[in-house]
Order: sequence, then structure tokens, then C-alpha cells
Amino acid sequence: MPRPPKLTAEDITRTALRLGDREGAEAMTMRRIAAELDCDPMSLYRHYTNREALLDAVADAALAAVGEPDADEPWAERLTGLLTAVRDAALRHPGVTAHIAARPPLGPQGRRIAAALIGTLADTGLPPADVVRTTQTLIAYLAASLAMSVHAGTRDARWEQVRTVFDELPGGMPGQELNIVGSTDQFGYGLRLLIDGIRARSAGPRV
Amino acid sequence: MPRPPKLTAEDITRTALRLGDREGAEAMTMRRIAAELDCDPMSLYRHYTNREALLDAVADAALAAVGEPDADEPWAERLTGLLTAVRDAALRHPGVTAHIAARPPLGPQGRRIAAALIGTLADTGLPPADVVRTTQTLIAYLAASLAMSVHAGTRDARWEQVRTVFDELPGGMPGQELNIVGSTDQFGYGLRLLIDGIRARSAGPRV
DNA sequence: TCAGATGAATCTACACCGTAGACATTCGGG
DNA sequence: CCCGAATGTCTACGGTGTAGATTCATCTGA
Repeated sequence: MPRPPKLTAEDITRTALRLGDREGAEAMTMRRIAAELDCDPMSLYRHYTNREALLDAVADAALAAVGEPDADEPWAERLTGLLTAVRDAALRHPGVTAHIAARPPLGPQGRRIAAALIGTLADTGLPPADVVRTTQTLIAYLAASLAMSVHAGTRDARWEQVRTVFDELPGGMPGQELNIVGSTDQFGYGLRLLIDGIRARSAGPRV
Repeated sequence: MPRPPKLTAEDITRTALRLGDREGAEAMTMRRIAAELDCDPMSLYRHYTNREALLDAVADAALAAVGEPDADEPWAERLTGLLTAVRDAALRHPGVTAHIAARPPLGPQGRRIAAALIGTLADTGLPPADVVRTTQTLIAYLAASLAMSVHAGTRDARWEQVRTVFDELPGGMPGQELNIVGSTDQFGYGLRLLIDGIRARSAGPRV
């Protein structure tokens, strides 16, 4: 083993994550990250084959704060707790939120969380064949909610335009209160929807 | 009005869409699109302020093929039909699928589809305040499914790794058949889950 | 008929990006 | 002592989005 590395893969992800938090996603270029580490841009390629691979690792690292669910709670609470924790962790690092949304991390953290999800869903009484599918569905929903949050600010106006459609519907009640796109409230609503669906399916599977 | 424009905004989106279908998403650079139209790259900026804005328009245009739902069907069928149509339209243009997934289009087509969704959900018996929230949830889920489809090929291996977690669970049945990430089957499953959730909520709202 | 206005299309140029490929450096083991 | 080998560095290339100035074709009013 020649020349002990002065730069570990973890150093890189940690620094990149901080940089992304501080200056936004588009600041996480190879050159900027290297500058932050005070090393040559090309050195990063010793640890990650691509910029893509590096960002995957950074996104995964951002989920390290997500803890294990409490095994004593009923599955629905565990599920909400877990998914909320992931959402919070992702939003706490705005620089990588978009990346997490676009391609849910499957690094060590991602796999750990997926395992926890599967473990929780195993207690729902859902047919075994459906557990993994449900996991994917939940991850997909979570990812999408994050994507909505990322662009919420820029797009709320256009959503408002969509929402007026409802007001003009026969029987629709105009003057409804605003539903903020990507809000925590909105996330929780969809989650309850999904959990109700799981409950309905696990009780008596339909179709 | 001096000098009639030889280049319309729609020309651009149509050409860019074709180019993206033929050569992939990363081929849709300003220069390549301009080359395809046989004009100067900078000319595109007369019609779209950004590359971003241009791609938004292209993504929206890709949804033009989605038809209006049949008002005679029950709402659940209308919903599945509509969402499936959007999914098909998006997948038929692989060059923009990722973009559609990342930021659901809110151009004319997107708004038309959102309106159709709202119209359908208005018949569910769902509390009025929840209709728009459910719309957002469904769009989020659809977007997420598309995102999964995009990267399915590259990531199935790692998903396989996740799936083995389930096999090792006490009471888990190893040797389960493979669930292909982003497949139509997977999409349909989550959709049924959501519809069951809607049904449960519209019957007797819980919480 | 012709100057001028007006906006579309173009040209040039800049700063920046990811990264291939050759090179230098620094260590442990024989 | 030297050699193999992995790490860090340097240079350079082809590409990107797009700002700013400029050309050009057309319509208008005199």
C-alpha cells in the first residue's frame, strides 16, 4: 500500500454536502468542490469515477441523520415517522434535495432505510408479494413530494392557475384556502392516503 | 411588424422533441437544436428566455397526445385511464421523460390534464378541500413512477440488493418473483393503492 | 420614393464545465 | 537500495449556456 491517501471518499462527500448547502446545487462542480478541499479537481476522480457517482454518494450521505424506527409503535406510525424523517433530512440539505428526488439514493444509507421500510411493511399483513412493491411506491411518492418542494417557489403561481379550475367547477366551492405545493401539510395528506390504501388492501385485498 | 418570423416557438419545441426522441435527452443542447432547425443557436432565445424554459415547453408538448377522459365511466376508471395515458405519452418520448418526472409540466397541456384530473376527482365524493390536494398527490406519484422508469435499467441491480433484505426477514418468503422497478405493473399497483385510499377517505374520512 | 423605426436573426466572445491522458510524488516491501 | 504501485497533479480538449453588439429584412409615414 503506497502513499496513504490524504483525501478520503468521506471527506469529499462531507465537504461537497456542506458546499451544496451553503451555495446551492449548481455550486457543486468538480472544480468548486476541489477548491473547497484545497486539492486538484482531478483528484476527486481517484475516489469517484464520475461527477454523477460523487453526487450519488453525497445524496446518500445526506440521509445519515435518519434514525431507525421504534419497533414498539404500530406500523402506520412507524411508517409516517420514517418517511417524515427522510423528508426532513433531505430538506435540511437543499443542495441535494433535487438529486435525492430525481434518483432515490441506493448507497448504504438508502439501503438501510429501504430495509427499515420493508421491515415495517412486513407487519402490515400485506401479502408478501406486495411488500416490496409497496416499498417502491412509498419511495416514489416521497421522491415526488421532494421534487414538488424544490420548485415550489417558482411554480406556485402556475399551480394557482390550475387550482382556479376547481373553483369554476359546478358544485365547487370558490375561495378555498390555498394549498401550498410541496408543503408538509400536502405531504402528510398524500401519505395518509397511501396508508389508508395499504390498510384497505391488507384487510381484504381487492382485485 | 417588421420581418415576419421564420421560426415559431412551436417549430422549436417540435424539432427539439424529435431530436430528443432520436438521440436522447443529452442531445437537446441549444446548439444541436439550432443545427436541426438550421439556424443560429442564439435565435432560440428570441422564443425562450432559457434552455430551461425551452425544455419545459418541450416537455409540455410531449403530453399533447393525452386525450380527455370519457365522462361516462366511473371515476376510478377515468382516473386510471387518464394517468395511464399521461404515463404512456411521457414514455413515448424518452428524451423528455426525465424532465417531465423532475418538474411536472404546467404549460397548456399540463394545465389541461390537471383540470381533467380535478374534474374527475370532483366526482369521488371527496371533501372539496381535499380534491386539489389529491390532484397534487396523484401528479406526484405519476412523476415519481416516471423517474423510476428512467433509471430502471441502471439501477435494477442495486434494487435487487434491497429486495434481498425482505428474503432474509423472519417470515419472509425467499425466492419471490422479481419486481421490475418502474414497470407498468409496479405503476398499476401503486395507483390501485392510491385509489383504494381515496375510496376509503371519500366513504368515511378518517382522522 | 425613401428615411427611419422595429424587431428578428446572427456573430463574436467569454467563462465555465467534465474529464482523458501523461506525469510527478511518495510510500511499503523485497 | 530500489522497485512497484497507488495517489495526487498538470495540461489540454471539446463541449456548454448565454451576454452584448451587430446585421438585416420588413413595415410605416411623409
